[in-house]
Amino acid sequence: MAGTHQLATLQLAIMQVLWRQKEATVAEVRESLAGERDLAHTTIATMLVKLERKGVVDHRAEGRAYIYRALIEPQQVKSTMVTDLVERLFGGNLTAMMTHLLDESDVTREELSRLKALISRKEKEAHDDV
Amino acid sequence: MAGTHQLATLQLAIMQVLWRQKEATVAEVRESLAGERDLAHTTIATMLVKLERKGVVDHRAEGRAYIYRALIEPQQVKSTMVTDLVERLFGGNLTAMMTHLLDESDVTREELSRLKALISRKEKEAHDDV
DNA sequence: TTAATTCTACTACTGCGGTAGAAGGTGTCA
DNA sequence: TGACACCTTCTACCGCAGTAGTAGAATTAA
Repeated sequence: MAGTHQLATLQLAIMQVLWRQKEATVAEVRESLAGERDLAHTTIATMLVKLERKGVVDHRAEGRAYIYRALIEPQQVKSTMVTDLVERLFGGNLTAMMTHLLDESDVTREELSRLKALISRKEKEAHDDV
Repeated sequence: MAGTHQLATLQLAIMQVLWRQKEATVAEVRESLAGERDLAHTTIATMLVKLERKGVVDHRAEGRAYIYRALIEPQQVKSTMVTDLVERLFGGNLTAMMTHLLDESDVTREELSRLKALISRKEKEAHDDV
C-alpha cells in the first residue's frame, strides 16, 4: 500500500500551506504559518527535508532558494488518517463514528439538514449505480 | 482542560482491554493482546507505568501482582481524538468530516437509513431543548 | 532450605516529531 | 572589495512511544 500517509500536526500544517498555494519556499511557508505558529526558519526547513525524505513533497531550485510542492493530494492524507482513526477507535465501524460525531458535537440545525441532504443524495447514488 | 486525552496506538489498545474487562494484570493484558500483537511482558508493564504516570490508569496491589483499571471512559478518549482530528484535518468543520466519511467509505443502504434516523432524532432534540 | 518461577522496578535504546543554533554558501549594494 | 542579508545544510537536543533486557523481590515447588 503506497497510498497511506500518516502526518503529524506540524507536517499537516505545512502540507496544507502547500496545497493552498501550489508551491512555496521555506520563507513563504513560514509566512503562511505566522500567527498560528511562529517558528524559526530552520524549523520549517528541517521539516520540509523530512517530508521530502518521506516522499510527500518535492523541490526544485530557483536561484538560491528551493521551491517546494506537495506530491500527494489532501484526499489521500485525509483518507488514511480518518480510516485509521475509525479503525483504532471504533474497530472500523463507520456508523459508530458518525453516531459519536452527532452525539458529541454541537451540530447546528443547518448542519443537520445539510447532512440529511447529503445522505439522501448518497441514497440516490446507491440506488442507481453499482 | 483536564478532560483531554490523546493516546497512541498501543496505549489505546491497552486501554481497550481495560475497558472491556474492568480490571487486568499485566499478564492478562498481554494475553488479551496476543495474536494481534505479541509483546514482551515488560513492554506491557512499561506502558502501563507510563499510562499511570499520565493519569489514565490506576493500580492496586493484590499479593505480588498489580491489578490495573482505567480511570477514564472510552467516551472521553474518543471525544478528544475525534475532535482533534476534525480540527486538524477539516479545520473543525464537522460537515466536511461527515462528507468525507460518506464519500470515501462504502456505506450500505442500511447504514444510510440508520444515519438518517439518527439525524431526525437529533433534529427533534435540537427542536425542543436549548 | 534451596531452586525455579513470576512479578515489578529500573534502565536503556531506537525512532520520530518538533525545535532551533551554528556553519557555510551566494548574491547585492554601497 | 567588504559588509550584510538570505538560504540551505548539518548537527543537536528534548520529549515521547515503543520495545525489551536485567536485577531483585516474592511466592511456590521440590
